[in-house]
Amino acid sequence: MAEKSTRETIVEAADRLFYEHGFEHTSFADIATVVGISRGNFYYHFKTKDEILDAVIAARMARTRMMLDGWEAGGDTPVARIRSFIDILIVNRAAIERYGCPVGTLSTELAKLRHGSQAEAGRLFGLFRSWLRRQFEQLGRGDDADDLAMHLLALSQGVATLSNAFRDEAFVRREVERMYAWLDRETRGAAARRH
Amino acid sequence: MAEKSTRETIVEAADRLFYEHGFEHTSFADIATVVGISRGNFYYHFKTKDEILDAVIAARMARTRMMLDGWEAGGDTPVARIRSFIDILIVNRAAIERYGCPVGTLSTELAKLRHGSQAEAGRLFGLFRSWLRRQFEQLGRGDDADDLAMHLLALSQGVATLSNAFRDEAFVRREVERMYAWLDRETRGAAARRH
DNA sequence: CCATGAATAGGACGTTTGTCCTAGATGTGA
DNA sequence: TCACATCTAGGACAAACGTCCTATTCATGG
Repeated sequence: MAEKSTRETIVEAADRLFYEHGFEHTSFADIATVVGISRGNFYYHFKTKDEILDAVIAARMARTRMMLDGWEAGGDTPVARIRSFIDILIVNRAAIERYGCPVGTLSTELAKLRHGSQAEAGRLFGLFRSWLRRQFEQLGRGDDADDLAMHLLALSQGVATLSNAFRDEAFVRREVERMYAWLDRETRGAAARRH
Repeated sequence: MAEKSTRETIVEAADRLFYEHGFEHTSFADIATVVGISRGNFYYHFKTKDEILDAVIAARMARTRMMLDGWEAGGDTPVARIRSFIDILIVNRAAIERYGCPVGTLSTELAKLRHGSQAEAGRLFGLFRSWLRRQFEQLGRGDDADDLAMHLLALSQGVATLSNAFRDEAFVRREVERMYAWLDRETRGAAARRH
């Protein structure tokens, strides 16, 4: 098993800390403490904090792509795949209650900071958006597939935000059930057509 | 016309800056520059930054209460009132595109900072939640009024977040129309029963 | 065993942060 | 006019921040 490089370790730690405490609230010292290296050593691997941010976003993009590709590679139907997306709210419920959605909170924070990498962070949303759109297209919803994708993305975002604010597990489960029902309604017939 | 007190001026400026740039990213110096007073003078009115935050939250609570009470005082039907809530997304579209939802982004930021006032910020959500619940109750939805209120709150939150990330006006308008339709569906019969 | 480049530790640097102090200005009532 | 409370300006303060430099250690190939 190959050792993890220091650079990878830094990115992993920064990824977690940026998620849990926010980008601005995370200092070089915080990351150094977690990684266990000296503060000055950072400069060798990353010249600025923004460089770390870009590396974190790139890592999240890669991880997300791998997850979505994996879902598509399995033998599931598009409806089942979309359900997998919805299930993120259940699988990551504990983390979302504490820290919100990793994608949404980063995008929002960078927007407020007027940070140059906000567009990059927005592409994480774009990844989910185009993946969802493709699933709906495969269900025969060519004309409004993007519309449906955005709607589902929005609802799951809102559920994450309120889950973080209210920490109400029952609410999340109700909303997930509601999304299931919505998905069934929107794709009724399409699934039958395919089988 | 009564002059605005320095304290009120500070709270107003902090309110705007906390919304536009976030709580942590806004410094005493920033507020002082906007207000036009010296940095040291703050200490007379507010001992700490957290005191300013609490004053800002209190001001937002009062303003929100006044807006919601006003909507209830008008002669509108509950359905029309709920539409007024949905219309916030249109009325404040430009600001939401830039800075997101004032309620959601503050709540999320304070959660990440593990800030003691997060519960206070959450009560802003609670204000909308209980107001919406009351409207649905008046429409005869006693059993699931809170459920409907939370669902609408979640969807509008998500639309605000994606509006901020994608800056897509057409998307916001589509989602508002979708909420109208959902509202009609959920309250069909109830409105007829009342007239 | 030595030479060379990669990797690391430790700390210096200038700024900015929130907080706090004090001297002076301003206004009001006696 | 004087006394007194209210308000303000300006700066001091330590701590934390991102950034950057340099001496040292480590690993690898000749």
